[in-house]
Amino acid sequence: MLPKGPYNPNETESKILDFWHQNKFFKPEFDPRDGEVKSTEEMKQDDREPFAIICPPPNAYARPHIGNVSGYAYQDVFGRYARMRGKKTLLFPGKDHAAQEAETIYLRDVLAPQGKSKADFTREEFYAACYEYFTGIMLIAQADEKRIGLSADFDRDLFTLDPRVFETVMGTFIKMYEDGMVYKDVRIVNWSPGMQSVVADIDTARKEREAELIYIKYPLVEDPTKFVAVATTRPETMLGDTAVVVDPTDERYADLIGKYVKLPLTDREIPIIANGRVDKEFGTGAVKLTPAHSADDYTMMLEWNYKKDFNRMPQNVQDAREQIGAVGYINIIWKDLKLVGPVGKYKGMKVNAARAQIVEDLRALDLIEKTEKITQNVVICDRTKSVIEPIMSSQWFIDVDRLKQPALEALKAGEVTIHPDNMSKKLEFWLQNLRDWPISRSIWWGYRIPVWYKGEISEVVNDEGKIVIQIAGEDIADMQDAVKKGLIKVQTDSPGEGWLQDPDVFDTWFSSGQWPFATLTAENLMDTFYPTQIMETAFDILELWVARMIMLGIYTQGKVPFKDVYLHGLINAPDGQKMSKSKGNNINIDEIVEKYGADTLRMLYIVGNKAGASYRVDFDKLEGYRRFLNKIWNAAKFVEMNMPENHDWSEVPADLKIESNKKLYQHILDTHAEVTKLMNGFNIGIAAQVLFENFWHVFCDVCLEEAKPNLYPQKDKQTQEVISEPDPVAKTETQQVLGFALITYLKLLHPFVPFLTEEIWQHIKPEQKKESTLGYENWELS
RNA sequence: GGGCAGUUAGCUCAAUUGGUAGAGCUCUCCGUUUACACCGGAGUGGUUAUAGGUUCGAGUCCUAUACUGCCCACCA
Repeated sequence: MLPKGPYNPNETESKILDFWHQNKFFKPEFDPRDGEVKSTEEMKQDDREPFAIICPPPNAYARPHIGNVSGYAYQDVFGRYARMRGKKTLLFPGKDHAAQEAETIYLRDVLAPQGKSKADFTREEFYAACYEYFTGIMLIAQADEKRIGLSADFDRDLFTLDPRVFETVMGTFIKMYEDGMVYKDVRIVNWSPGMQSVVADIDTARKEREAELIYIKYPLVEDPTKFVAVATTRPETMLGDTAVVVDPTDERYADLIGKYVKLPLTDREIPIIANGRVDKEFGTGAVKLTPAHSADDYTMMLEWNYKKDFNRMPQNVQDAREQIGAVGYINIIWKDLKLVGPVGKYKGMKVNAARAQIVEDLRALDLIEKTEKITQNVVICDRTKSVIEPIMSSQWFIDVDRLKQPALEALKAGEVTIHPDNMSKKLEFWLQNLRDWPISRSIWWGYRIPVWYKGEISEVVNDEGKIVIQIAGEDIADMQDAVKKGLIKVQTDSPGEGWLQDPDVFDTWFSSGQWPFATLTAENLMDTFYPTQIMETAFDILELWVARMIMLGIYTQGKVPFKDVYLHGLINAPDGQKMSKSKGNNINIDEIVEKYGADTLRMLYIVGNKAGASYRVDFDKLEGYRRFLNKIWNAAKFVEMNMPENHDWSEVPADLKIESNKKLYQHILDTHAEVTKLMNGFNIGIAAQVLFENFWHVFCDVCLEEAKPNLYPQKDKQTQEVISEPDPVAKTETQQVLGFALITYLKLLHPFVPFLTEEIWQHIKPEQKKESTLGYENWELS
């Protein structure tokens, strides 16, 4: 019998959690047909259809807030639905080491308060300390995942740095190396002085700041009394200029394209070239080109050298290109923010000091036309907020051409479907514009790049401003050169005495991008579960993560890693702002779960929300869903108390005579059909809403009221005299339909509110279903 | 600058793909106390941001405009 009183989610949910996990219901090895946990081999052999979701691994560095865990509710709905439809279901949980961000947080929040830094550790000690610290956080995260009801196989919870993942991640890199897709090259990178590391474009942000725009006159070589003026906020970088750029259609400069100017303060002459990116309206319409210290300039250099769009260029530009040839770069700022290379007397000066000196020297030469104040967008490091210094540096890169084309084709061929579908355009656009992937990170927390050097590797800037790599003191021209000379080997283990491993680690997305097959490989489940069915994650990492999983999945396995991608929106704080620790509007799971229960929180995540749309925490809604749970609880009590002794709950009604019963029966059929259709179409927010409406306002408000006269005597309100007795035949039929309706509703509701429905099921389930969970009851009606 | 969303009741949001604009909360009135620390019934409240267009029919499709948000980007 269901207990009296209102529903108490907190007590019930912890009890149900124990019941689920102790019985190992969420392992695919659990076979509901005989209630036993089989061996993995037996599971692989059985004829149930496989269904797998690889759960997005949360970052190891911080406890997730209620926004972060919303995805688990969706993954769980898909997983439970699959189980009820007879599939052997695996929800694979994991945790991500989040290389760069995690290391930053560890240094800032753990070591710095103790007055320590990386310098106090060896690399191995530091790694071990991180591992221990993050393991603690990961256990809390796992508890939160369980608490929300995620029906994952937690015995398999896997960390991205687990030794069983190692081979997979390294193997992919080595395969790429053998396929000629890995290269070490010099190119412009975002140097973060705060991180003392190269950071990816995605880890940068922009900030407005006041700057002084300085107009510098560059004398023409053919007539030093004439000048081309350029406007810049960074005059010190002029020492690294290799050209002046103008718009190819700018009439003011048409005659000058192809001619040379004398670069002041140096003895160099640099050409005037053209590129459509230059804005005629800004400054003087002529730009100094410093490819080593400006990403824009670097791009323009490449475009000039590769003659991008030259068939559309005016003839004089094409002629100039033939005459001038390619332009190069000169790196004049180094990682310590001091000047290097061919900078004459400024060598060794700090950037700021050099800037002041150069402006002063230019003034002395009367080469400054004017200055003006402007606001500019400066690139900053997203994590440390320090201003990014673009420099040339040698980095490991992955050539993405061979990764992105198959991914684009798979998208086009419909091998992957994105929900909502408009996001696939975003993904396509991103893939098309993808540039080579810099994968090295100069940190310790992560997978160390499996490249070995025969001796010390270093990077220096020579007198021409070129980056030179040296291994064991020997200059290296390129990768092939180093391999040929026997100075580099790519393998996981040390080639022997005297070999030194590359100090950098992989970008965290390099390992998490392999997550669908890394997880399944670690558990030896590839044959059964790859490719998986659904990837459910937040829309904001569509490019960062989903795109990379698709590319790497196709590259290593020859198949897309999942068929459908469901993207949920972000959940914001009640004020509509993004939740973040720094704003102090973070909400932990406990705060909600203790008061309202996990089922209620799941309803908030799901009901009425559509894929890709963000929404906010709304306490009124939470209160509404809490009442809904109580409504279900009471409706179940009502049905149960009106059932005969030993009622057979698996009975399906037939040959109904009473009009109200026919109506209720039809209502159940309709609701089942509608919800099933919505679930299959990934409209789970609407499915949940339909259930909410139908259960409360049709089943409870109408059908149960209409059933009452068939169940017990009706009394006159005033006199309390019995005015009608129920017909015994009608009563039996009504009981039959009500029982069927309740069971069906419990099943339909179960993916959304698993705790409550399970609790009710445990009280009313038939004798022969002992020890069973509602989670494996057949979704279909008969 | 480019791309992608969004703009619907006082508030927060839906509308199952072109077919009578809905829910929750709020507010008003009535009723219930043998499922409901509450529940039920009725009601107030919307020219669906604006202006055009396509269509028998538009919140939904097209064009433009105005705001809001996110992403990308190169204004030195």
